[in-house]
Amino acid sequence: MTHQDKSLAATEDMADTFGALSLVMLDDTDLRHAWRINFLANFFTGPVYRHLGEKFGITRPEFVILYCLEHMPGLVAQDICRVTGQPKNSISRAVSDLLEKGYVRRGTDPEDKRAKPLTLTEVGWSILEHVSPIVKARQDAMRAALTDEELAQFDCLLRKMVFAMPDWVTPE
Amino acid sequence: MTHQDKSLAATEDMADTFGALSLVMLDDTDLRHAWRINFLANFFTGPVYRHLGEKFGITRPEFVILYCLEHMPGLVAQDICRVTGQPKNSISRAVSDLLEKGYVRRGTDPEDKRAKPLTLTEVGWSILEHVSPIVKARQDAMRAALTDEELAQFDCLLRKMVFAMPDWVTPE
DNA sequence: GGAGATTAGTTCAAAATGGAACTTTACAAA
DNA sequence: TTTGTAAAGTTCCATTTTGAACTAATCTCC
Repeated sequence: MTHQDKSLAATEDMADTFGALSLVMLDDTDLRHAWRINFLANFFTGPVYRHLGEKFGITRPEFVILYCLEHMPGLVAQDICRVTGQPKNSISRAVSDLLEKGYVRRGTDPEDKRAKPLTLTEVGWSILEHVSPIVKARQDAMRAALTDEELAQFDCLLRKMVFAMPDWVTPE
Repeated sequence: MTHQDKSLAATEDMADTFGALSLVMLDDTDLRHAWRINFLANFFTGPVYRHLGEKFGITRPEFVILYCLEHMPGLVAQDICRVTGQPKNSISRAVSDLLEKGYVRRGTDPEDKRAKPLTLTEVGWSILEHVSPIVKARQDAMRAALTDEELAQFDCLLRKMVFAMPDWVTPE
């Protein structure tokens, strides 16, 4: 199949899956870059979090918290608010749910009695071992169309864009 | 300022704005690509839609519908569901709100009496002329860190990724 | 022509989300 | 030392979102 044939097939697949409108929104609008990023984000997260909910009873905020704690034990709820942009009570409620489910434990901070450092429990680690591979597999599927070299380029450009966000994002 | 100094400054800005956790989640995890895409999407859309809500009384679904109709008049609600992944009643309600606000009008399809083609009214065009530049400006800010050449590369890679989505996204 | 499955859109009610107000704690300035 | 402001987290309640059930219309198969 020639390169042109592949391109045509991809376009037809897009129209079949998402409708003819998708071709316009993703290719022919001034907002096509923002649209593509949101399009990817929406169709990546929607189904995977729905699946996690059905299979493990884990909500999106809960997974996000568990995954953050895997990589930085001792976080407080506010740290997670800052990195997700979610309101305090959403994170507070999800933390309460995770405590109740036994996936996290809450400590105290001798230097700041307001802060409540969180860590994963054994059960928390265990559920993550089951859940993370599903999200990783989906990320792998998302990246599959790019060669290793293209992915390295994409990584570099995306990182550059993200690390410039303090220039245009004002935290609440 | 050397390249290394700039990189360090960007890292410090990220930690200041989003917390130290952001550096880990965006650079040192297996899910960093998915995380970055969602991070960009969340911090792009959250504030801009909040701003549109406050200034114009337009919700996110409403803007999405208006913007789609600008580019493809005559769409039906189901077309918008497919390209956004949103449930039917969310789009149905937003369409009702837009009808009530006078931003869209609803037609009939002689070939399918169930379908209700939508078009923008004069007022709809007008509100978009005010709203779109705000979203565009935010997209420009988001892209500002990339040179024209880098943006062309990013465009190409992002498009390749998005147009392969039918390989791993199953519509509902 | 009729029956059954599917689609387009609407409505309802339950679930989820988020703004605001609250308590407790910390910190800075006078 | 006191006061005022701000931060960390919790709770409440209004609003938003979404799954499910519904109606009307279409399409396919027998």
